[in-house]
Amino acid sequence: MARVRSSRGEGARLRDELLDAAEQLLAEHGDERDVTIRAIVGRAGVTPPALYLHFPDKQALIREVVVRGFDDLARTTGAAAEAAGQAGAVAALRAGVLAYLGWAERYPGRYRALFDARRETQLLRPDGTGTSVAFDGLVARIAAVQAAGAARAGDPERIATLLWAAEHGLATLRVARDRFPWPPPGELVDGLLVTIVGVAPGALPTGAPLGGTTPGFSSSSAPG
Amino acid sequence: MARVRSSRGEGARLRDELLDAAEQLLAEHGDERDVTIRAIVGRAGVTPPALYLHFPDKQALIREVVVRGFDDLARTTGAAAEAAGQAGAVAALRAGVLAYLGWAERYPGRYRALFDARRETQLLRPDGTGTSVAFDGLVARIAAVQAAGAARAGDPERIATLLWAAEHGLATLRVARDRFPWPPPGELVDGLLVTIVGVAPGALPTGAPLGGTTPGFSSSSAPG
DNA sequence: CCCAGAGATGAACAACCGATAGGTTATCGG
DNA sequence: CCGATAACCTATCGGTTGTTCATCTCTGGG
Repeated sequence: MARVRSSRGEGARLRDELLDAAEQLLAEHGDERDVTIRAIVGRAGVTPPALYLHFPDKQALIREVVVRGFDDLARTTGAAAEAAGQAGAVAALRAGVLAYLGWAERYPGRYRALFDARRETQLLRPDGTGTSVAFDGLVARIAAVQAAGAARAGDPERIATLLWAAEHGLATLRVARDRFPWPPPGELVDGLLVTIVGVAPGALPTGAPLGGTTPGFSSSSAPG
Repeated sequence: MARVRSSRGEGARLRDELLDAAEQLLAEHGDERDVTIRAIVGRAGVTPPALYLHFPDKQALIREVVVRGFDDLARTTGAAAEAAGQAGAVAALRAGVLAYLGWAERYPGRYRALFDARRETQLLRPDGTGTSVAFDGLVARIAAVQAAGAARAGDPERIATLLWAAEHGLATLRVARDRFPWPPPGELVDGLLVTIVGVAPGALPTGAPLGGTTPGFSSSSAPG
């Protein structure tokens, strides 16, 4: 890994390169355990001590990678929802959820790291209140669907909580149980929108039916 | 950890004790990484080589612990559903889901281990077909609710998939995001039954309202 | 041209991991 | 009571982890 030494005053450039390297490793391997100091610095073309010029310890670096991940996820889902917004509130909500699942499937390792328990400090946004832009966005999109009269009534925040849990469950289970005969993401999301949010099936962009005849449904291990 | 040496022919007793020790460690610490060979044998009151008399390597032991965990989870939820079955199909379904969430909250480390991705071989039941008793049980309970006319129609397996994902999401998020103002489990489960399964709110054992006025709902990080 | 200092390194530390070779102790049939 | 052997231990191996100390190298301002 040939690397040109940073010129004077640009030592901080390595900092970003290390974060990029860690992010890539996390994205490639599915396991945070494989993101080791030596793997990070090796990819960045540097030796271990150089890392400690920019981070007090590994934990600090990982934490920053996780923060980056949250930003990327929120930005991705928000952009998808906004892009689809012209087709209506339902399409926007649907696009956001679909983008969420897509991100989690594209970067399983990163997604896992974001929601790993036993993470020392819980991630709270730096604005102090502890409010999540992403969650609030989801609430707003649900409220918009309700306001458009395209879904049944109900507390948007409560519904957002259930929807979030469901999409998180799908996001993690789809990679952890890849032998389970999962329906296509689009159908799953449609199912969530119809069942949890109470969108009328006809109001979906696809006009997809629910509980249709999807054959071959029985396998793998363990719910109750 | 004083331990009496097993008498002749009862050497296999240690095998169970090691499994118990590993299970306890997994239950106490939230992390599979803390369940080390030395920690296991230390708790069992023996030294590392003794473990290799009963397991070829660590992986084999952990796998067996995971299988045990699946059995325990399935048995717990099944028993809860059956016990509540006298109060009707809805009560049975509700009790099963609630027991699922309860188990996951009581043993976060074990639950995490069960659904950990990057587990070498996917857990398939030894009966060959790959069918999960637990998932089939959930499907059956949903079908029973539908047959009783207490829920809207729809493919039970599709609905079970969504419900499973949602309860898995809640199970993991509730421990990973303990600063999030989660509503009580009972209300969450009621929400799932009403929204996903389509149970009429009045048909719930609690007769709980949905989308009620649960105040103080806004915080923490990251859905989309 | 030179040298202060930013940028990065070589080598090693202690701690821990899973696993093994070979020896020790207690048991129980005969 | 003896000796075969099941049950278990002592000691250690090779490897990996995060981290640090002392040192080197290159850059650029004066």
